[in-house]
Amino acid sequence: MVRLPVYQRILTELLRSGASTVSSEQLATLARMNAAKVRKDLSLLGSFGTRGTGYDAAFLVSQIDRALGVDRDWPVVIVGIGNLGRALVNSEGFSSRGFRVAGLFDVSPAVIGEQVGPVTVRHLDQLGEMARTERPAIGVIAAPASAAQEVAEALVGVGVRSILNFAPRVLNVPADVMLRYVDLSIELQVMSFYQSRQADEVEGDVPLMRSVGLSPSPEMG
Amino acid sequence: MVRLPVYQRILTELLRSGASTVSSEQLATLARMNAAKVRKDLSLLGSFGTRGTGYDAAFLVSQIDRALGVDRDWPVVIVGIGNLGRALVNSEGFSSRGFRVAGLFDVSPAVIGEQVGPVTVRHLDQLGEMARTERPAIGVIAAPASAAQEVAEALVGVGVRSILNFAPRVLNVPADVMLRYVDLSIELQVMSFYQSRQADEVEGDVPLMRSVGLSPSPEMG
DNA sequence: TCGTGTGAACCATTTCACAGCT
DNA sequence: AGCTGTGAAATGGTTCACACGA
Repeated sequence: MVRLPVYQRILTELLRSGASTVSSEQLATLARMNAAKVRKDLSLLGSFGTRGTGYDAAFLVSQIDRALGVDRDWPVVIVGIGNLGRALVNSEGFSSRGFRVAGLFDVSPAVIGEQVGPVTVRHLDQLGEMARTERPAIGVIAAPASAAQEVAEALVGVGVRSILNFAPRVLNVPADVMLRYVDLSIELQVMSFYQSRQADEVEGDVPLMRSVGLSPSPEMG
Repeated sequence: MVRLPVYQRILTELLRSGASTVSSEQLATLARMNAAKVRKDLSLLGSFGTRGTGYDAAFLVSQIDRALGVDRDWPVVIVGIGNLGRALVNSEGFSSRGFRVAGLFDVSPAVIGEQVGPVTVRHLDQLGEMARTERPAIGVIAAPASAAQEVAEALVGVGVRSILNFAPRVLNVPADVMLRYVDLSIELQVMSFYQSRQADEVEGDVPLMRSVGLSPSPEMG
């Protein structure tokens, strides 16, 4: 379920601020959604709420981790070590929660050999060699759009079955490879779409939408 | 509608490769979705398909631009000029399609005064001054999580009504401010969720999901 | 009494299927 | 003949409302 990471983020913050128990109502408010929806979502994981009290926040986090498969080890390789690649390596959630930066690749001599975060950048040609021992599960494309297809093929070639593509380019991969796109300009366009709508509204009209919560991407298949 | 940017990306690539006309079936295949859905979506913009032929790709792009409000000028400010902020400034879609990087802000003396892309980085304190003349529509938070709330308040304070937050932190803003989160670790978690599911499947079972298309974020309100 | 868990009602979106235009 | 545009059916997801346990 696509909303679990959202709950988890909120739970983590609640724990940090000292809460130990949490109600569906609180969660719903923070995620800007309906309490019944939260309860439905959480009940799919099992019934660990206590009636009259709420949920044990720490336990809930561990259950969501399990459901997300984040209690396993997920070696991640990142291809393209420019500003974006570096930002990803350093980003908090990327090297935690089961995800492990197992390899960094590029083709530019200027960055090969450089130490970025905990890992040394290698040439893309060495991907196959690395994959034989590490079996990376997830590949991240942070390369320029013009190289993205080629990188995707290299990843698929070494057995990567999940690809997260940051390059603004539609990619072709076999149907059994999971492919998700993160596109920063799409996010901007979505914002401008809703903001135009607001601007176009006649005064007194009910707004189409005022805000959205923590929003992960949906499946679109 | 949240799928329009997806069509647009595909149309742009089709145009680049010389196509001038496109059918709902082609679009659907490339977006990994159903042709009827594509036609429904496009028919909401008006009826510019030609029966027996398909859609004029270039005209469709212009219509989608209009619907997305991308034919207007959207001044964007980015706060936090680390690797992520730089990646955003340089990213293709960010400084095109109506979006204009109108200001870059940070608090670190190390980067203030530096020229990044077309703009010079200023101190966050100067945001208000800049906002009086430029009226930025969209604010992007690329600052560390610990500063995110403060930055959000600064943005709201100068009249920004749409915020795109890259920091892994739940933010508090007035209800009439549109807030979207982009969280790279959430994307990873979604992938690991589906990949765990695949791994857990009994052999011969029908897969829960094989792949997803270009997936922008949904509204979650 | 408070808050979960869940059938049932409700609403939105997706898909089907086909009439109608080119 | 090919492909759009769109009612109508099917599906999936959300919200309501309330019984039940703490």
